[in-house]
Amino acid sequence: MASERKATADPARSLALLWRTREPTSRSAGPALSVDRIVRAAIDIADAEGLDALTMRRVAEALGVGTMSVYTYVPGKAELVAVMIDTAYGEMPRPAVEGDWRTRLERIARDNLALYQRHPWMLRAETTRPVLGPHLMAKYDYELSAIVDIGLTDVEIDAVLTLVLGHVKSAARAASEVVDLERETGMTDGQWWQSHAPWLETFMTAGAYPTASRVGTAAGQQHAAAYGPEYAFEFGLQRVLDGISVVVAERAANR
Amino acid sequence: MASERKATADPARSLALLWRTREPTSRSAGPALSVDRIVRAAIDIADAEGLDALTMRRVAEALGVGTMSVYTYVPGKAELVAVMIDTAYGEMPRPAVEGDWRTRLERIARDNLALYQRHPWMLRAETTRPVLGPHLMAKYDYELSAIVDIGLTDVEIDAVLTLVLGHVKSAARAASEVVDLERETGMTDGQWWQSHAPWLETFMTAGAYPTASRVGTAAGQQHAAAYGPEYAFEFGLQRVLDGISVVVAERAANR
DNA sequence: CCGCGCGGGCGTACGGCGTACGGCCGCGTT
DNA sequence: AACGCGGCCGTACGCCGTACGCCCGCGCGG
Repeated sequence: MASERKATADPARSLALLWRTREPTSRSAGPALSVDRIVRAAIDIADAEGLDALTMRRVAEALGVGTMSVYTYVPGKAELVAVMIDTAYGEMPRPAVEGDWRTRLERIARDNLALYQRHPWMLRAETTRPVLGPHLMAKYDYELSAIVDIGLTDVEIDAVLTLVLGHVKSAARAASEVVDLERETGMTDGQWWQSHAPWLETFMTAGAYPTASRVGTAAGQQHAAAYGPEYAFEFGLQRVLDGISVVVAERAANR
Repeated sequence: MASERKATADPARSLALLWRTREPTSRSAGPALSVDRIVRAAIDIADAEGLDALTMRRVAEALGVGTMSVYTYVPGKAELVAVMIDTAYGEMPRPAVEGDWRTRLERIARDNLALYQRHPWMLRAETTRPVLGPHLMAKYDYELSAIVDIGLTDVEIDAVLTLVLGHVKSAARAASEVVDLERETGMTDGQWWQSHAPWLETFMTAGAYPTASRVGTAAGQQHAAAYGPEYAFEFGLQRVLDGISVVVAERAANR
């Protein structure tokens, strides 16, 4: 299937799945399975053990059914992952917007970070095109409407949101890598560096990378303090918001 | 192997591979294979057909050897990918830095974007921890030294670079998705939307997502103009640089 | 009241992946 | 002349996604 591709086939089928177009079964006792039960089981597995542990056999096993039964409800793994993603977006909070635009945008960034922390597999699954499900649409609509009134063009508004969400994803990915490397190797971040450092020093002739060594050491100590990724998130977010402020102010002045 | 994990095993072995610690073979006629030949073949395959097409069998075939022969030089696929990544970093230009810091940082961003465009598979391979090879070290050192003197702390310098490179990667990923979806489906971006739009309209009751529809349409037209991703890259980059300027100026004022 | 169609459920099997393991073969050394 | 070792690789195993076709039991038309 080529590592979580999605919707390569019939768009109608994929979209219908996302938007849950289904005539309610007229059968007396409803079927044992459903798209929702499958998606829920799949998300639980991915949350607990990562995307690599998510196999069709595993999902079926968790539901106590045969492997191929899953395919009655879902055309393939790629489509299942797409529904998982849209479902995850659906659980995000969408409180009434308040505060100035910067406060709102910052809030959106933090909510997205929290989502990725709850579902780290999303960071590896969201390759290719957006999912176009109802929950993603709702999220996009919600987030856009928090910043539509800041005086930029529609195209710029979209670019602003893309920029902020891109930063969140980058930072979330960095943070997540630390976590799942710990799970996979059983070593903490510090232990990992300690096991590699002596070998690295063997190869690097002294003074070969002066700036990298100095800055890397400083950043590494920060990192070891167990909040390295959070620092990168915060620092970057403030820089991004500052940068957006500059255009917003410019536009306000020129009006 | 769990989708391109790397260096789960012996750090010594992995690092030795990256840094090419090898006694030159005393044999008369050197061996047919070498790490470099393998890596070159692998990069060619990944460049041409994507990461999914990169299999050990395929690499061996391209070199005209048996599959398992590759394992004489490389402990596994994860390590091969790690060496591919470090090798790719090695081919980046590192001209003498010139201009002010903003010019330099912008140049770095563009060079990184070009790298990702030449080797889109890197965008999907660089999960987990950095590779710690000589070329990545050289790159990190080079890029840091372009901005060490802007008046920020070492930790902040690192965060600045991380922020900029993160943005580049986000934008590159977005651009790359368009390209390889076209390859996989045989449809252009416009065709893809046209095939999905009627179905989407069926599901979305009119006016359900007003802001998303309006802004999405505007952004989509931009997108259709075939330089959507580039716009996002440029817009975001300028915002990020503006944001960095703010701290730099603050620091300069307080000194 | 009967039988039949149909849809949910699933056993089996196929092709492809990464790679463990053990053997073969020819060279450089002793 | 014998040996050992490094390069090479055929075979096989366990995993994956999923195509295909069968079975079974329910609800409905006659």
